[in-house]
Amino acid sequence: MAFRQFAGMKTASFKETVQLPTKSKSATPDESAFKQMIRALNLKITEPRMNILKALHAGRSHVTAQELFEKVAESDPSIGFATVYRFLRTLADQGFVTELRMGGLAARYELTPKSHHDHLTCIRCSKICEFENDTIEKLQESVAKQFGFRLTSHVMELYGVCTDCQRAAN
Amino acid sequence: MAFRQFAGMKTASFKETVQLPTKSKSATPDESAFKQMIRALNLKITEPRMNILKALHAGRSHVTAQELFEKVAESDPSIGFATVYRFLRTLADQGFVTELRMGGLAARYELTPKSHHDHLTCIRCSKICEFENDTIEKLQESVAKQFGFRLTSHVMELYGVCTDCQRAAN
DNA sequence: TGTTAAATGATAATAATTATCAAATTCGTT
DNA sequence: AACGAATTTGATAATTATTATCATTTAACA
Repeated sequence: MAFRQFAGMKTASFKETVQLPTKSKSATPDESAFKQMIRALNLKITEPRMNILKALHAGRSHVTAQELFEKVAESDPSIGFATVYRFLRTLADQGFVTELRMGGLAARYELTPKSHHDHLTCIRCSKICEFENDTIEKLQESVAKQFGFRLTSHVMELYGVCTDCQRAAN
Repeated sequence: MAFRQFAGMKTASFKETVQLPTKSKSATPDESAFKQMIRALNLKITEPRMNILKALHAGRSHVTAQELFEKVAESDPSIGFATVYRFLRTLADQGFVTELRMGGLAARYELTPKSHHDHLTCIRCSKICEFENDTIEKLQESVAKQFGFRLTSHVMELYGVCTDCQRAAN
């Protein structure tokens, strides 16, 4: 087993033992939304869970569990990666988070976007491009109609080799 | 590409060498096609590789590497699973075999079908319709090109409610 | 047939993820 | 505010899939 969970653990100088009476962390607009999300899952609102959601929201999209763990660990070195995996799984199962699987590599996660988009993934370096294509969407509708279906959702993932990796292969 | 040749060869004549009546394995029409496939990969024609292709062709589709290994082992107990994994990877990389990844489970493999199709699934009754839409395929290529990608594969699954289930809902 | 590079298979290693479980935490109730 | 049951956490072990290593075997061709 490869334990990379300490990779991002630089000597974090701020493990705040003394906390100002007034919570230093001002409630961002998101904070209550995150709480709602956790409540909707019938789970208790805990600091690790809030931190995970904040990191998911603030950080770059399409993170791996490991990357997310490291991000959270920056501000809360006591976080355990099992907690990250566990919570991501729950979030993904209920659709709050979308899980992207690419080849045999680590899964990547994003807060399920309200506006739909699809993905184009490099099978070499895992780079992910998001795109929207209305024509394809309309054609999907059209296909569904041909079969008498009322379309409710779809999954479209394109895989290929990006420019850089094509160049690297030569 | 090379695979198209293979796919269209089911009726092609095959070259016979020496046929030993004692040998249980009679050269099937596929046998020479498999050899061509291996040659197309610039690999040596070996018994393990032939056995793997035969098992892939004969057995049920969408097998895992482990299942395929077990299948081959029935007739050749000396097969090593590393060989199965290795050859499957090569075949998949070159598109002779299609690799399906579902969730975090073991990958499943099938000889790449000659005619590509996608799926339209009813979320109520799980009815699955297969369809082909060249325009969508072309648009996918176009999207990939816009991002500088060379497209290698895609997953497109549409979900909806079929006619029957729509009617049943009223 | 002999030579040589490639292929094989046993096994170890790697990597992602999940299971276990004692200690800590949440939150409704006092 | 403190209590206590139930949940959650985090350290770590375990599991699972897949890949790397390497001595031995084998295919292909001169």
